[in-house]
Amino acid sequence: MNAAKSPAPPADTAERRQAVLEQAIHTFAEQGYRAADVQTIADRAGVGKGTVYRYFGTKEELFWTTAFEVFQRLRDRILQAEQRGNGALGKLRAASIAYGEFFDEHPDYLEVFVQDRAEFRGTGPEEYQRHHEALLQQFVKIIERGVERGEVRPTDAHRTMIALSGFLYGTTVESCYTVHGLPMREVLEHGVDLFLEGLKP
Amino acid sequence: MNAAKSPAPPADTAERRQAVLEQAIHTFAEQGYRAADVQTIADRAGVGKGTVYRYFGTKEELFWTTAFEVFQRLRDRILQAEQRGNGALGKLRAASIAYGEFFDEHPDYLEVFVQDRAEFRGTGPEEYQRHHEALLQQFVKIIERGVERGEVRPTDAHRTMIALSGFLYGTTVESCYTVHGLPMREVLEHGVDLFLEGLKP
Amino acid sequence: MNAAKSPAPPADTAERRQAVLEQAIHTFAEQGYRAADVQTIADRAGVGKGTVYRYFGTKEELFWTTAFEVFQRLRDRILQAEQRGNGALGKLRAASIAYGEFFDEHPDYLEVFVQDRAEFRGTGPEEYQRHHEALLQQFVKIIERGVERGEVRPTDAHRTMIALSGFLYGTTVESCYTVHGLPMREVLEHGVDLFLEGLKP
Amino acid sequence: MNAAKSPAPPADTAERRQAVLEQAIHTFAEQGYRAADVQTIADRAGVGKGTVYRYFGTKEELFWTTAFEVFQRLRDRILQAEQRGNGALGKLRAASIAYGEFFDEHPDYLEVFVQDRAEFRGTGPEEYQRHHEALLQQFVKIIERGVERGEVRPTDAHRTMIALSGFLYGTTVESCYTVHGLPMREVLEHGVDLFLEGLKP
DNA sequence: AATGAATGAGCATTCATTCAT
DNA sequence: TATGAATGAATGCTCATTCAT
Repeated sequence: MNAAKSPAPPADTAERRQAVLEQAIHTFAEQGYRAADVQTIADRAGVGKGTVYRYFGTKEELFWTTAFEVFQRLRDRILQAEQRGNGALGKLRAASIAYGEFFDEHPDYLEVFVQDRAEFRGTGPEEYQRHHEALLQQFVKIIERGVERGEVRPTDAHRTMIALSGFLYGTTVESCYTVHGLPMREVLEHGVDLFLEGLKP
Repeated sequence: MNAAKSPAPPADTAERRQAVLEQAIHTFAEQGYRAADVQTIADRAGVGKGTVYRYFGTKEELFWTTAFEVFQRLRDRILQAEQRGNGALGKLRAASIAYGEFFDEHPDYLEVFVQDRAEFRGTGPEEYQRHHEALLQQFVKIIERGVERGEVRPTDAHRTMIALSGFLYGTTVESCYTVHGLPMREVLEHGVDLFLEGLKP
Repeated sequence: MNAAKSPAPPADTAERRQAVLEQAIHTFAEQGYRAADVQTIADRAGVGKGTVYRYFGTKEELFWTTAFEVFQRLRDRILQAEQRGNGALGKLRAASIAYGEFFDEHPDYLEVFVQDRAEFRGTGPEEYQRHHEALLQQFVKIIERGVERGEVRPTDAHRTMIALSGFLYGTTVESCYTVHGLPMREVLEHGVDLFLEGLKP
Repeated sequence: MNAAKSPAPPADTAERRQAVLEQAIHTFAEQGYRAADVQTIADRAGVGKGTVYRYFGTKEELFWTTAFEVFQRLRDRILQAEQRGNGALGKLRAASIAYGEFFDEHPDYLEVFVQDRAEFRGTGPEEYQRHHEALLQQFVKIIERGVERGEVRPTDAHRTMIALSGFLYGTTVESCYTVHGLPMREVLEHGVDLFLEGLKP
């Protein structure tokens, strides 16, 4: 019976590919895009270096695939949370908390985003950029609908979303500088409530 | 009178040092920390490569010095703005706008911060970290005083400051992803007003 | 029924083998022995890379087979011409002209010879060398017979043949350096006449 | 007196450069352009690999410099011989014999020419090509003057020179295929006499 | 003190060859 | 028998750092 012949050799192509991707996330996060050695990724994934190149073409393409993979995981998590939230504000709040939880669980993923920004500044395959923009728009619409329904104070939804997105990203990314031992979830929860309530008394 | 501040040879030691630092900012911003070649920095500054090493020890130390220099310039700008602001909210608002203006004027400086985060994750000389923390604390106190005076809704000042700081940083850093042709100043102005007023109607 | 000799899959074994050989000639000529990628040859021939190795063992053996194939085509052409020539001098002249025409028609073949010399310096399977030597000897005998019959001035036939062969090869190979737009046929015709008549007045 | 401080460490820049060049000739000749490892050349020359790249930029430029160096040595040798020859025919004969002697003494040099042809087909820096052409022209003029003076049978001097040049090159290059233990000098001497006298009785 | 030549560890990428299917 | 995925040794080139002048 040829059942599952794992786990030692990563068996079939899809599994190998996935193993490389997973180790690429980890290695790029740990060492940075430039410093990461493709050989290290190959070794950790248990494949030959040639296989990495066969699957992904170049180190750069490997990185972009990696970054996109991580983006999709984040997007899935956020959208699930958004659907469970009630009303525009409830959805924004839920998504923000999910954002925090996601990076609490996967600190490596955050570093991949950081590397992407540092190395490629928003360059990168157009497809990746389109998905990024699309996600933002989805939330812009939630805010717009919230304004229509009177759940949200009249505001420029796009700029507001940029501010919220910037807050989530920046707070998470900067967390390494401040030694509050708090999970991102709590920090973002506090922050998003500020966004909702305002600082004014 | 030290004669004409010749453009050709950077004359005295302090000037040479400054020239290197200025070109280091530009080069690290342009190419990233890893990709930047110390030779390029030396050439642009009009000094020998050995001189760069004599002054700064290693590429890493050069980078930290660079990053700290940029930090100080930002801090100066922010603190000046803060002093001109009235009340806790006025000060936060003024500082935020100054933050935006600063990076509108010096896009290179932003990239230095991004590289610092990507490459060193808040590692780096303790002194640098202390200054960073100190600046944050200065604003934490402004908020605390604002709360005491009733200008600010009761809140955890530290977490609030983390949120505001994250918002400023993240929005600025992410601006390369969204093709709004807006100056950071405007984007941050809108965002900080949100922080003050809140999204709720 | 071997149906239509489809262009798509090279049908039977002999055809496949021939297709590989033909593309090997072209590819080695185009890119050089070292730079040529066996994958390219396989792709161009429409077969799998494994098939190339199954048929030819190693890249080196493939090259030798290729080089020998080309040698045989040249030999056939030369010998046909020789048979049509009259007398020793007529035969040498006809063979020389055929040599030029051959490479005018097949510039790729010349490059295969060049690669062979550059990479293997007359190393290579003994069989190949024997055939090469045999062809030379055939013409040596023609000269010797010419001498006997008084058609040719008394001379060391072997050295003479080396000189003629060298002239043909060298002139053809060097043609890439001189931008005379002349076909090899003409250049060699002029040269061989020189050989026959001499430069002296 | 700091006299010659050689021979162990190649001392000054010019000497190092020369050492690299000499080993490049040897290594390219021995292993071929593609197969030669720059590290090997560096090791043999007793310098670091970086030094080779500092001096010559790329492997390709190193090769061209090497090839041009060898060309110049050959040219010097040929021109010296030519000057000692009497009359057009005497000059051609002397130059041809010098050509043979040159490669008898420096078999490596021949391989460099072979590699140049195989790898670059007359491509390469224009300067190199111009020098090559100029040398040919010098001999074309000798033939033309010979014709004017009646020392040489009326002939197309350019084509004739192409034939002679091809003969010299081809015979030398092909010598590896024929196991005559003869020095090139003798082979070429015989051949050039043929050129002068002709095969016809 | 200032310089820049020299160095060699490091790394992305290629490709001949193998072998399981 | 034909295939092409997997492999890893090989190699051109870079660049941080040192040190003799």
